[in-house]
Amino acid sequence: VDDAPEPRRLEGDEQQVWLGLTGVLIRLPAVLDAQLQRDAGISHFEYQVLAGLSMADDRTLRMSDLATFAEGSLARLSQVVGRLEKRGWIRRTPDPDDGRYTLAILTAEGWDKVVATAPGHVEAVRQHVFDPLTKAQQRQLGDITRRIVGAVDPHGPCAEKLR
Amino acid sequence: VDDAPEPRRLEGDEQQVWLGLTGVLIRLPAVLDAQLQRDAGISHFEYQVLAGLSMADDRTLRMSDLATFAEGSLARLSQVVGRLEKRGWIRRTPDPDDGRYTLAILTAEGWDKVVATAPGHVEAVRQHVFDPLTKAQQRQLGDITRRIVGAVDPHGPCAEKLR
DNA sequence: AAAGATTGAGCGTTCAATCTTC
DNA sequence: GAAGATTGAACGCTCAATCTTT
Repeated sequence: VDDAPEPRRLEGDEQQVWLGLTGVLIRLPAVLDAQLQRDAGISHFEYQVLAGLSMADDRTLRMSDLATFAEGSLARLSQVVGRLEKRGWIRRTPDPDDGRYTLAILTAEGWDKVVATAPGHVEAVRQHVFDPLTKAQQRQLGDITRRIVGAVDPHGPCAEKLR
Repeated sequence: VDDAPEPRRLEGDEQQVWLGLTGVLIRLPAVLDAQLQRDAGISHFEYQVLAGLSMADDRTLRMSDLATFAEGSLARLSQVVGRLEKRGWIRRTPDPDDGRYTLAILTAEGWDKVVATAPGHVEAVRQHVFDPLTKAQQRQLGDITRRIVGAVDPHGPCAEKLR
């Protein structure tokens, strides 16, 4: 009807790659969240919070460090930890060394929850990510994600974690 | 699905790959959403809805087909299209051939919005996804994402209806 | 009865404002 | 004043129930 120019689009082969990537971006988090929700009654973000504490010294982290690890905002973490605290898996206490910080500490029940939940989650990750790929593709995926993360967030803490 | 007799652990190099992938899963959608919100005042999902209509015959799609294309639930689409309709970019009308369907139609203003928004979005995708990769890696990424999507969703786009 | 679509309630995330401690 | 953390309101998504058309 009107003579407006066509919107600029990706090239044909790029379009295919982009379609596949958006598929992963949407479906993979959905399926992992579904597995955790069904088998453990927690979200993927909640799992990352519990798992992060389970790997820390004394099973303890400052809220801000935990937020960085779980890749979420401090406000979000504060609300989520509030819920996990009600469920008895985490407790909070001010840092004795510096009262501005809040320490999040994994309880014994929280530790048990992680131990019970981790195998199923690891299995889901393997099933949906690693099993369908060849060894070479797994290596390629590591390279590719490292580059993309580098381009998205050149100075962020994740680039450091990936070396 | 049955219980795995022995839970497998992620190997060291797999852990690195998984860390990189989770980084992409969280950061890439965030940066693309931020670009669209800042430059065009719409979310990535809203963009996909408008872009999907802009590529369709007569700039028209049934709601259910549009939901499949944009990889979202019908309920979500219905709410989003309601908002886009208020903004004047889409109008809805019952399908004359079958009254159960609702046709979503891109208005002239909606077309203009896509034309104005697409270049910046395509540029962001290039910058964060394609530019940091070699040609070979772009091809590899296409293969890899195709396999992962296949493992996540073996039965096509109707798997969303599962639970 | 079945399929497409919409609606409202419930819930989690985001954002800005606030509070505390240094 | 600055940084860490929390809170409440606004907004969007999810889920189940409902409505319409076939």
